[in-house]
Amino acid sequence: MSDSPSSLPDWLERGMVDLFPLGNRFDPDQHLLARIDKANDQDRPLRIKLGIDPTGSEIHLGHSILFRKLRAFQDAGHTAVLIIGDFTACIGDPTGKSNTRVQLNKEEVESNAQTYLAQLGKGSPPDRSLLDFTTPGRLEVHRNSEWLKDLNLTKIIELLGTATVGQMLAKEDFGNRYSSGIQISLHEFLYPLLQGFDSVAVKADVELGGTDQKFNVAMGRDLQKHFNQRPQFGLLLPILIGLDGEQKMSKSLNNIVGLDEDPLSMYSKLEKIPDALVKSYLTLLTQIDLENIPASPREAQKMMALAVTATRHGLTQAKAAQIDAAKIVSGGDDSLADVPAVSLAGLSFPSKAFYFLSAIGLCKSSSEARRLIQGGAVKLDGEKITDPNIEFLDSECLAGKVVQIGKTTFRRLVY
RNA sequence: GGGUCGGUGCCCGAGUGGUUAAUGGGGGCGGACUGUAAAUCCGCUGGCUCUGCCUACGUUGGUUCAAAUCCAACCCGGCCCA
Repeated sequence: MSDSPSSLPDWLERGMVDLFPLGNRFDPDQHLLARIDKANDQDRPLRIKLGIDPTGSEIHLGHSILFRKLRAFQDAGHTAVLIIGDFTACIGDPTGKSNTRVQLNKEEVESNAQTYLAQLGKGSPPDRSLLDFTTPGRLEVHRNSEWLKDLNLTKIIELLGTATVGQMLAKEDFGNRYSSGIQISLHEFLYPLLQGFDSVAVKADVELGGTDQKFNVAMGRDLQKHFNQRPQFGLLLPILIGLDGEQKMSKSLNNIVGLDEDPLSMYSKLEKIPDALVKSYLTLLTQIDLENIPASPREAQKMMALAVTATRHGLTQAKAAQIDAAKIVSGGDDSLADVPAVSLAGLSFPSKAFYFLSAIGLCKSSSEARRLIQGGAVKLDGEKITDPNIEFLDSECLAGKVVQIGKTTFRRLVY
């Protein structure tokens, strides 16, 4: 950390790709540090906005970059304002989409929202959760339907009047779609405006977002000015590249590490990551000093996998996962320390191999289970199963054993 | 609203009456190899307690012994015109 007056503290700067505006260090409208100083003088925490659209049910490491930064603000004494975009989710953020997004219904959105909150650590102590849900004054959770559902047409027209078609088409996604003849529905133009209006509604001082959110965050500034508020700062963080090493981490691209994954599968996925990503994962997902990255690429992968797994599961469990992963790779038949259990309850016996694998949810379908068995991917207590029709007469034959599917999926069968 | 072209499996894209669960490529998964990987090679890639039975080529109906393939209406999209 430099002591030059305008340099940002490390907790704020780490991983950051853009902060705007970035002008006069002593103007609270031009420089975030001035805004922070002023807030401290007035003994008032800053309000840090982060909006999430509850369009999926699983939070992954890519999302967690933003939440980690939000948490850093919380730990520095500021207020995290988490906005669940229950209303906007029904429009669909056009950002990064090449097609109009499907609209979700209210029930799906609310159930996704609950799942999100649980994954962020609602109900867990602050040291084990992604966000601090317990310290008073550190977190507000809002749904944007609170202020959006009752907007009347007059207000909506006022919002629409603040932006122009030219501005909208200047936004990359819209521009691309427009010029390549892909339809843009009019309601999609409302999305950036409504996201911007969220900033007005919560009086945000800072909005966090991925780099793809710059347009929407800037829209928030415009609207705050329009409604005579002090405009927010935009703090943008990178989009995490997924396990494939090429595309952004995204469930639909099947390249994610989910926050709720067990230590072993988390570690196993992470230690396989392309070498080029190791540094960015360490930067964005841990606090580790980047000077300490081992020179050997393999060692660097392991170190990163251990560190990232530890942020979620603690160092002890992460180390156990590392040891287990090494055993798996070496093919040794030592028993693994921590194998997630899966229940045999509900199976009917006699039970053929392909049937129970799909019935307990380890394979997507019984056909897939057959294929995997025939492909030599399935082991029971280290012994390869080759016949999908092999029968197990009762749960005694299975209970306590460890099923392995492929190289990294292990489950202990229990009653 | 008019004209025109088109809607095939996760994606792209063949197929224009008959062993077609549907060529090929991408992606994904599994196996071998390896620094776990990547590259390469091989296999798999609709569902079902499966020697068989279902469901599939925008939707619905029709013609036929037989349709993704022919006909009709409808729905959706691109382009041109208004």
